[in-house]
Amino acid sequence: MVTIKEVAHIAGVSIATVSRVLSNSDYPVSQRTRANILKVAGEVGYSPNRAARSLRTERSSLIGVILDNFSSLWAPVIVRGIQDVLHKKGYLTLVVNIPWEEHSRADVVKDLMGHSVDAFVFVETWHPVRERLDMLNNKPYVIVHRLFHESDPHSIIPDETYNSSLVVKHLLELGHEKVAYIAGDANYFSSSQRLDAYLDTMHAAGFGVRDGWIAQGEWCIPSGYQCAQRILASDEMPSAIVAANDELAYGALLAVLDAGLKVPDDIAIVGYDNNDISRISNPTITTVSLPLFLMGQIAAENLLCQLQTSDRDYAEQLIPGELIVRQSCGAPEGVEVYARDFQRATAE
Amino acid sequence: MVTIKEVAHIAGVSIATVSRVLSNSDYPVSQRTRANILKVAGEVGYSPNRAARSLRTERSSLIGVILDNFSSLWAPVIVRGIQDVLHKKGYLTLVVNIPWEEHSRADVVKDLMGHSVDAFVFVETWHPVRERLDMLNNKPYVIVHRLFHESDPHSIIPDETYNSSLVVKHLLELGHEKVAYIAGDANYFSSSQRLDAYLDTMHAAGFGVRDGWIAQGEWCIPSGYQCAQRILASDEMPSAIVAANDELAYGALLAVLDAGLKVPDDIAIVGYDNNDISRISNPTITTVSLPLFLMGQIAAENLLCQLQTSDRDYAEQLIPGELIVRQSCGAPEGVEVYARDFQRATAE
DNA sequence: GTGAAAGCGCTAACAT
DNA sequence: ATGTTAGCGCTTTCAC
Repeated sequence: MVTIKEVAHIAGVSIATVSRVLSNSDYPVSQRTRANILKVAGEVGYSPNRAARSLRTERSSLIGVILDNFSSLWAPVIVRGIQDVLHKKGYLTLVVNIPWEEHSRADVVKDLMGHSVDAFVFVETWHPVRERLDMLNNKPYVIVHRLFHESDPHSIIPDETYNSSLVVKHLLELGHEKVAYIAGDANYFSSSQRLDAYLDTMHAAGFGVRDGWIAQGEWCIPSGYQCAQRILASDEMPSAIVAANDELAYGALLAVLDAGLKVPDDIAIVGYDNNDISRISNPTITTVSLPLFLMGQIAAENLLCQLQTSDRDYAEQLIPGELIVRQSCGAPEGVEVYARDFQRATAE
Repeated sequence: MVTIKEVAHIAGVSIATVSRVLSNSDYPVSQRTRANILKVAGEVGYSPNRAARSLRTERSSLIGVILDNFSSLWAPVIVRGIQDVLHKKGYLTLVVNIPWEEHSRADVVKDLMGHSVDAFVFVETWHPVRERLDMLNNKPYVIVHRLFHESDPHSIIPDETYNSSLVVKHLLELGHEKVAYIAGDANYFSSSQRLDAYLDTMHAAGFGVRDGWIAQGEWCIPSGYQCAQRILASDEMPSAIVAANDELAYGALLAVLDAGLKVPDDIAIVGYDNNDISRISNPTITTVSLPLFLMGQIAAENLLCQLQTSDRDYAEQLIPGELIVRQSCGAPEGVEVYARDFQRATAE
């Protein structure tokens, strides 16, 4: 690797001047020498030795990204959004996966500290805020798409309340009055947020909700199947089911079809997350898509802002999702979308 | 951050001795001082400054991971496998996403060079080998799950031929003799490998293949739909269709169902990749799963081996996949698996 | 078995 | 506007 010294030698200037130009310092250097140095650096293929720079400046252009499950439905897209912004500014990311069970979280942070990362991004992590702060040495951080309870002014999260009301309102607009709900795992804060949004939206519209219409599920297809069976067995059948995510919705769909009913004609079903499941099931499932890439971008912008200004009074940012109308809700536009996506004639 | 100097001071020894202990040098240090230094380092929470170490040793404990699409179906799991091995050995990964279109590949590698990465992993990349080597400065590298043509002794890739023959043989064992094929995008080397394996397996079993039974597709659902329609319109209907991936298989499934036929009763269908699609479609699709996590692990082990021995004569490693029997092929065990997975009574 | 000291490439404080 | 130089934390050669 070619060093600053060689560039200086070839350009016929001191290494200090070269450093000033090549490290984007705002120190004044004449246009002529600057241009010359840039030219020489380009010709010899100079690339700064980050270790040396980092040792000197205590900054590394490295951002630590810590997540619970790298291969989740959300993490990869969020990370792409983060990188999209960060790479353009010359930062690289050290992405480290820490499963929930693992006790080595502090070690990982310490390790990243050893690499002098400039800041941290936590994706889908649940680590209590206080525990985290101790380890962070006052470095900037941001939390994206977190799970669980505590609120944190540094977080960028989906607006669960708004998103959940989106699908419920959609059903109400389609004329449904008896809407049932399948909730997600009770441990998750988002479960109760989504459930509450459903209840509030129903009440605000003046519609009651029967006890038998609310089933406690566990985020997966079999659970959706069982919950729907319970709902179907209630005193008064609902005309629609809102599920807390697409897997539950798909399970519910299977149960409704197995019961000999038609979707959406007899019962409409909507989900949440815009999984592949919702795009592929038959009928396709109306759902809410989360702007994951955008959330990653916002997180990174937020971080860059902290890095530049050290101004630390941020507020939790709630990001709205988007209603994706497909077949399972019975809205006319959903059927057209389906036919277009699959280049397939619509049934009958 | 606490430095080696402080540890030395507290332990009452020189920094050289501390370095010998804490950098796992094989230089002899007495058991007593070694234990003491370790104890002190633990107490004060010492973590080495990687920049300083890297500047001195020209090694960084950083591995560059370059991939085309971070949020593909395969990449995240492969990266997890890579990290699973590498993290345990004290390496961290710099994961960089470079879309195919981008022209900045050389820059990215140079950038990673600047960070003194010790080695490279290329995931799903197609960069011609020769172009790549020039930029790599003789650093170790490995290629996982690559696409496109050239062979490379440093690559760990699925055994397309074996995997593809797996599904075809499965159909033959179930008694099928007229098996059609929907191929993937012609640009992909894996497409022709899978197609060839199908042809070879059919011929080896003594069965002919009609022209109308082979359709050229493009890796997506609509393409599978159209290809299946073409196959259904051929002179003699096949009793089974092998698709080059699960999306094509799912498209084919839709077409067969739309044609009023039953799957697997009238026509069996099998896919490839073990997507969520294949797990969720109705009927579920028999397919081949790729051991992506394992491939990542093997790639990392391979890299560690290169890093330690500088012994560079490796051979391309072909990794076999596993047949996943579900409903769409008509095998009896597939139906049982389906019922168990969905906790749902099997239809009639 | 241990210590002293040089120096990796760079930035920034201090000259000029 | 440019040059000189100290020193970031670490490893390693050399001396003892």
